[in-house]
Order: sequence, then C-alpha cells, then structure tokens
Amino acid sequence: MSAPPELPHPPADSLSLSQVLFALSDPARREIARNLREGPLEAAACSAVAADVPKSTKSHILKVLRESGVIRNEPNPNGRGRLLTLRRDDLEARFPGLIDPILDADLRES
Amino acid sequence: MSAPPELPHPPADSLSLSQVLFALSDPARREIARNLREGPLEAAACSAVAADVPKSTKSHILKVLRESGVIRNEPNPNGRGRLLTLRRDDLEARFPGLIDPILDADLRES
DNA sequence: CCGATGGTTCAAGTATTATCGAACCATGAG
DNA sequence: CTCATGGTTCGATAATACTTGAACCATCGG
Repeated sequence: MSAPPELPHPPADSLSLSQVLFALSDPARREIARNLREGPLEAAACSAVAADVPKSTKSHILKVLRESGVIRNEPNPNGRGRLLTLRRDDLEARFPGLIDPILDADLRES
Repeated sequence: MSAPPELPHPPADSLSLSQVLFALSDPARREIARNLREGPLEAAACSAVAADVPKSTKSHILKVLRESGVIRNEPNPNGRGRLLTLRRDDLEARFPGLIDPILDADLRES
C-alpha cells in the first residue's frame, strides 16, 4: 500500500489542542476530516479533495492530520491501500465537544 | 491611547472558520481569549501573557485575534487604554458551540 | 518475477508567520 | 504645552509551513 506499514500516531491522552486546531484551520484538511465522519475510508477514495493535487501534497496533508491526532492512517486490513479514520473518540475524550462544531460549521459556510 | 482610534473588525456574518481556528491554534492567543471570557479587559491589564514580551509583539498577537474576529479591540470609552472584548455572541452565532470547548480545553491541559 | 497501483519520504524552493526594534500616534496628567 | 503612558505600524530577519518532483517502498494481479 505505501511505505512503512505502520506510521506513528500520537497517543490519545497527549493530543495537543494547538496542533489539532492548527490542523483543522485549513479547509482542505477539514474536508478530509469531514469525509471521515461517517466512517473510515480508503485514502484513495476519500479524495473528495482535489484530484489534481500531486500525491506528495496529499500525503503531506494527511501527515499533518495524523501527527495532530485528528486521523488515523493505517494499512487496510482487508484490502489494498490505507485506511483513514477520524479519531473521534480520542478527540472527544480529550477535548469534549470540540470536533463536531468544527466539522458542522463548514456545512453551512456562506 | 494607541494609533487609529478605530481599528477594522470583520463583520459578524463573515467570520472565517479557518481564520478563527488558526488564531486560536496558538496558546498565547488562546490565553488572551480566555482572559476575556468573564468580560472585557483593558489591553494593558489582560497581559496575563508575558510581561517580558515586547509591545510590538503583543500588538501583533492582538491583531491576529482581532482580524479573525475573535476579539474586539476598541478605545476604552471611559478611561484610558483600549478595551478588549471576546466576540462571544458573534462567534456563537456563526459557529455554534465552537468557542467554549476550545477555551475550556486549556483549563485542564495535562 | 514483473508491472501497475497507491502511498511515503526527501530535498529544494516558495510563501506565510512570528519576533522585535524603532518610529509614530493619541490621550490624560500636570 | 509637554511629558509619560499605552499602543499601533513599519521594516527587517528568523522560523515555519506549503508545494512539488523524484526516488523509493509495499502489495496485488497476472
């Protein structure tokens, strides 16, 4: 699927609010997070975001989201490619009530 | 008190989520916002933030918060200095449920 | 084994932010 | 009027972040 099967993820109890807010301060990154609300997606599939953006760029976007703890990026157990998951529970545990208002807000942006 | 008595503020209905999240992705900026939760403060007073930071730096921090629509920065009607206000209602109207979880989160940061 | 597919990492260039001194501004006190 | 106080703006430099091509990696299909 991709390079190192296992990529590093910050533990649930050490997520940084600054990092999370920064990660979500970008529309493209928020869009990915929003795509994952209804459940995990294959990385290749979730590209609601720009088909025209180079893969290295997309990979970087995912990296920021992963390193901030917003998403999980792991090898797809059954199937090819990688599986992206919103770390909803971890975020909710550490920053209660934070994630939903953020993702909801975009839905009705003027 | 300071330069132009009236500084520009974004209208309540055009606040940008990206700008707000970005502004609040910095601990120092969040701290200021938190200081304003219980009501407006004189700029000079609210320096819970570093007394050692140069005033131009502090002014810049306030600028980011102001331009994102998080705070209002206006001449103090009765008294000297400038008055800082958290634009709670405006934020709440545009991004319901967003601001409180963010400011609450810092209170129990590990 | 081989190629195609999907994905990461590296490096380099560009762009955006942060920091802070210095100059400037406005007001209140004397 | 003048000075001290509190604050903004400007300009330069440093630090971060973004973007992208190229190289590399892993897995699946055939």
